Amino acid sequence: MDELDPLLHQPLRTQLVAYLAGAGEQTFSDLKRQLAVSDGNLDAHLKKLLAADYVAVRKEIGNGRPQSFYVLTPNGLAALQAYVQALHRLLPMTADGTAAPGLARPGLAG
Amino acid sequence: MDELDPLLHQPLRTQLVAYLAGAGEQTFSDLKRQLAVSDGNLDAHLKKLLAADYVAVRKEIGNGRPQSFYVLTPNGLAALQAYVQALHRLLPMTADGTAAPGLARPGLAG
DNA sequence: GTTTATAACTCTGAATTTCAGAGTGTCAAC
DNA sequence: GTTGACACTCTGAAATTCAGAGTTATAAAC
Repeated sequence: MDELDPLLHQPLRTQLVAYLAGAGEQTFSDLKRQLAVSDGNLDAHLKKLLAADYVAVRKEIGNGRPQSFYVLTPNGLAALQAYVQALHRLLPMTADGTAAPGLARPGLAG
Repeated sequence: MDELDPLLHQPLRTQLVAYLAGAGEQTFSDLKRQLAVSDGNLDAHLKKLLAADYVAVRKEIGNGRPQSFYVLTPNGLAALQAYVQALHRLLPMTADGTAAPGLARPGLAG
């Protein structure tokens, strides 16, 4: 059966990565506001994505207060695409969500 | 931002529910084989889905060894459809996974 | 120039979730 | 009636998730 990358298949991280993919480089505060999460929680998830090289940071100090800019890496983008494909194989999704009676039927013929 | 039902947005449970949606009523053993999980793990996840009324059981005893048949409830199906819709809003998915540069852009205009 | 307030992070530990294997009961073979 | 295989269910350890306390830095008030 299809595997779903556990690093991406988690509510907050899916949103995080989807947002980064769409909006490009974002600061910690931007992400915090957009996702409406606590500092600690955001930090923890960001750390996992950094450790997996799905996301990279660029830190700027000196110009104002210290700021970290987070971006999706090529590696992270590839993982996201693979994840979306896996989701598709699992859930033949139509845009309106009406996927009910014809969903993935792995073993009906064998 | 869009919310992803944490009950469904978990690797094993997503697969479980997707499989039930497609294949209909399944025994514990069928599920165990299809998903390749340990007994305890399958039991734990099934319990969560039962508690949420996403899945129902029908137990048969007497004819052979005891067997439990698991089905997706109407409630579970509705949750799955809502989940798929949320996924779509978050990740404008194409069938080949090429969703990269145009993904959900929440705040670019406001 | 020191104090107060605000923003941007990072760390710590508690609560929840996830998981594997031990345990219980049933049927079939011998 | 003992042995083996299957169908579950329970227990507790390991990992994950999360919130808030703590740290460093700038800006404003006095």
